[in-house]
Amino acid sequence: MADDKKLTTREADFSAWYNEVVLRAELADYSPVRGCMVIRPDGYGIWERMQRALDDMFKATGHRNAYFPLFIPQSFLAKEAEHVEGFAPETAVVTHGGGKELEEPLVVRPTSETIIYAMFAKWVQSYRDLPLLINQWANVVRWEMRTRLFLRTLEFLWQEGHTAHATHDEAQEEARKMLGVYRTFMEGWMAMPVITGLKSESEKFAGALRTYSCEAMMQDNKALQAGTSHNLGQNFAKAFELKFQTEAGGTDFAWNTSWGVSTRLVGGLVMTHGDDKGLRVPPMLAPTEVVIVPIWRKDEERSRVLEAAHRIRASLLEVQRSDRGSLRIHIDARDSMKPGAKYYEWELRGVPVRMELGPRDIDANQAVVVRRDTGVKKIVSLDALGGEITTLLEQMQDEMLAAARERREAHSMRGPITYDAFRQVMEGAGGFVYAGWCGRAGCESQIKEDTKATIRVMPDEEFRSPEAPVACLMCGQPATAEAMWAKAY
RNA sequence: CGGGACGUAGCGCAGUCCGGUAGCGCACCUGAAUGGGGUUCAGGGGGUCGCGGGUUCGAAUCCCGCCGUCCCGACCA
Repeated sequence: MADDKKLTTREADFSAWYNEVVLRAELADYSPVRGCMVIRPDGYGIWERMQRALDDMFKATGHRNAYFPLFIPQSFLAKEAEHVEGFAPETAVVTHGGGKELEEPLVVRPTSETIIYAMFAKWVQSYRDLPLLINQWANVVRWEMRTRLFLRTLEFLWQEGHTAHATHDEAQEEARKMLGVYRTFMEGWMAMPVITGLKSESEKFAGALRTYSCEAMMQDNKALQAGTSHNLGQNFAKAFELKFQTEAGGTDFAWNTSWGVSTRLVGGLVMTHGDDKGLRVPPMLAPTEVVIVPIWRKDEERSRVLEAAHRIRASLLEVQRSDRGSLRIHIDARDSMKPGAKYYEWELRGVPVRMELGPRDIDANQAVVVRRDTGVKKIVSLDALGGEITTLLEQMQDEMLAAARERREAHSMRGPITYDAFRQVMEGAGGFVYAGWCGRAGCESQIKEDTKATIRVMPDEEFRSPEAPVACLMCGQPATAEAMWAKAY
């Protein structure tokens, strides 16, 4: 029955829609282990492209990849007081090995600060060894109570950068720089606009001096923390004796930063760009940018059309694109499906451009080119195909970002707002609300209790309102900062 | 850990109230026709009804216990 094939609409039930898209587009599946997710080839293909792009950006900023152990002695976590308090409740702990009870339990890493800075302490002697710029691609485990595909799973894949510097300012600059790298990636590759800024004390990373974050708005108007970057100060250096000899001859503790993004980004991509037909993948991240659907009735047409399709693909592969490599094109030559069924499938999977190619097109030296984001069809001469398609892909990349940004701004509120009005917003459609904050944790927690909204960030200057808020949203006392409030994932 | 719902074929479900030996749609296999937006027809394969116990001539159905999953809260990338 045709109706069974339709997706749940986003408007009706965003969560159900999200789960259905992830499962039906074959990005991921539930595993036999509760809370753990299996990432299927289609989902991993997107993650792989994300990885490659990020890794190139890390290399370009001087970072090198390394790998550290999965197991962390329990005592390591305990060395930094706030850190253990933050992470201990959600760790998985190995108590037995080789059939015997271990003398000291091993924690499966929830994050690797402790084990990495223990090693840094061995590697750093002098200021000449600094800065030390390391990145690790790894899996981590956090024993969450409730899980959600890609967004919150017990085990997840991520990268975690860890650096050591000689001065506070240098570490601070690093933390800010990597936040910028994340923003460039999220906006430039994912077409997902973000608000950057500083986390409040209560929301910052356990053990950090300051936490910065990229916050994106999903289509249900909730915020997704898409990436974080921490200035760890000397907290971990002191805990792990990460000391170095200064240029002046004395000794000092190093200054650390850490920063990470995870497979959560794949979920963010789905929730930013998906529509009622399924996924929409921005061209930069699409494992397949163009799918050619050949159309035929008879056998002689079939061979003629397929031959043309291969010829077109070969010519498109020749097209030079300065920084994007050659076009990624797939020909869907399956005999078992009608063209219409193929269209629906590729739309569900989010391939940016579909090319329909039938005998009539070939006779007319043309193809029908359809964009996934807007659904607009265009008849293109085969002679102009290379230029048309590369231009179209670039245009789609830009327009998807612009559309997402426009959507976010349409659901953002600035300027004076009463607490009652704020509560109504949060109980209703939600969105990002920029308002004053007195800086006290009491007001922050009260608002969270009332509305479930939290301070996502104190926005960086470019995101701040033209008129700085004068009063705290909650208590009305003078505001010390502008805070961006939203419900979050 | 509190509140709610559910567990029947690979997936989605009906059947449970009122007990009689398991069914529908999709998917899958075979054949034929079809083919520019989810093809049609015919035939076919596949289930110890979550697990354990009890009641009964007889249990998917009633009773007891356990396990698991999902959703809503508290916690979090």
